[in-house]
Amino acid sequence: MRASDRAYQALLDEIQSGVLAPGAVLGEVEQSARLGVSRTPLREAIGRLVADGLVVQASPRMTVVTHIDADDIRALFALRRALEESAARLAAARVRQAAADAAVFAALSARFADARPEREPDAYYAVIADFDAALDAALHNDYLAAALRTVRTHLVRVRRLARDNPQRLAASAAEHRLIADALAAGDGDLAASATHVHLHNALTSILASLADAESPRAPSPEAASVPHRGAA
Amino acid sequence: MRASDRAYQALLDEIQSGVLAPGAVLGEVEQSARLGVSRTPLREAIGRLVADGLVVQASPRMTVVTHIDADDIRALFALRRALEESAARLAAARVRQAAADAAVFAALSARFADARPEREPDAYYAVIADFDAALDAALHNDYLAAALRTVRTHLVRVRRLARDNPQRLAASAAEHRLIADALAAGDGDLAASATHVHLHNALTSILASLADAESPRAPSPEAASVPHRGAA
DNA sequence: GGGTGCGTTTTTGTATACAATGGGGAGGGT
DNA sequence: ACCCTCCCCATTGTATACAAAAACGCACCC
Repeated sequence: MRASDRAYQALLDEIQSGVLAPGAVLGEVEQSARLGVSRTPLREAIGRLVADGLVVQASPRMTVVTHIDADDIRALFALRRALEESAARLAAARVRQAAADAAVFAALSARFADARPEREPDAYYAVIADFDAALDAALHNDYLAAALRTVRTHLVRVRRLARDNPQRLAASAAEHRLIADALAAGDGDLAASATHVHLHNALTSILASLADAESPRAPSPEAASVPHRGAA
Repeated sequence: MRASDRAYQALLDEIQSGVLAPGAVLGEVEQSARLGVSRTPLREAIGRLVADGLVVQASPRMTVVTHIDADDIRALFALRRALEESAARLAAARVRQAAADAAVFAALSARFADARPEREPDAYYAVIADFDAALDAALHNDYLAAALRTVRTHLVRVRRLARDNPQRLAASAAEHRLIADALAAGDGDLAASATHVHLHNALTSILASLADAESPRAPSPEAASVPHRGAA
């Protein structure tokens, strides 16, 4: 693996995980020394992060990790809605043409049905990643897939800012299942509407979680107060 | 201006104008010598072009200018529709909130009405550029604006592949005017529909022009046969 | 005669040295 | 005492030298 790739991956992980917080200054010498690469591949890595929008040149002499607030998240979701509703329609149209893809989404629907997101969130996120990959493959549209990739890159950081609660994850699984079913059936309108609903709920939950984190009267109210059926 | 910026701009211009045709190989030493910069800034420029999607690494050892065919154009327009319809709705919503923006789009509508695209195509394209800029400004959504910027970067090359004919330009001006009017009135549904219509017509025209160029029985039939009222 | 393996050569990837620019701090002047 | 200016230093931008890797060709062996 190239040094520039390692540097990019390392910085990407740290930004997405919050180790490098918004506003953190990325000096070339400092970061290159820390990551064990020279300045040349580090600059390439930072250039890619700038293209992704995760890092911005605050002054011609200082690159910092991009800030992200509630308005940014709303803006990001506006773009996400545009892209994913379109993607849903296109994928559904594709399924109607090539029935082979229908089985893929039917299988994903079953996996969403079986998922226990409140017990195994990581496994659930893996299913979502597979769903996204299946969607990209069904699209046959590199431009749209690239735009979706950028959005998802930002979403990782948003998800971390606003920790999902178990209720939301369970609802999210149900919503995803409906989208997958609609795609398997080739119903573009339903897939788009279900996507709209899902993104609305996801955004609402994230913004609520964010407002909660900013003025934490009780430490994460729902998680403690709501009696979610643990095992079953 | 930085050497890497100059290299990027030079390569971008050459790719968009067709001087560097799709499939052209971009060797680092060759290009850096030709553009009069060293390999370091040239690599940065190529990295940016890769991020834009104008250049792709065919093999780990060979970067080439991205190919673009009719299917790519259809895919690009699918993304463009998703983005611009969304942008139209968002901009209209913005106009309803802040009436100041209404004047901007009203002024643009007048400029589209006055434009004589068949006589001064460059001036007309300048109005379109201003319209795009006004749209971006009204959005207040950097993510969407960035996605639109990428699409427009590709569109420059598409426009060159398929030379617009005078009729199409005149129709395009009328369509743009309707979009601007709808935005000025804050009518998001109309703006989105008008955008849909405009993009459908633009895509149809481009694909026709492309098919025409591939099997050129007569050199650009319409341009010669249709008597377009020149002055007036 | 064909295939395989090694050597050469060209290309990219990385490191480092050098140049230039901008900012910050200190000192002096008003 | 406050502000302005100038100089030094830190940081980025560029060039070049070096290393590594892959492709090509050639020769030798099967």
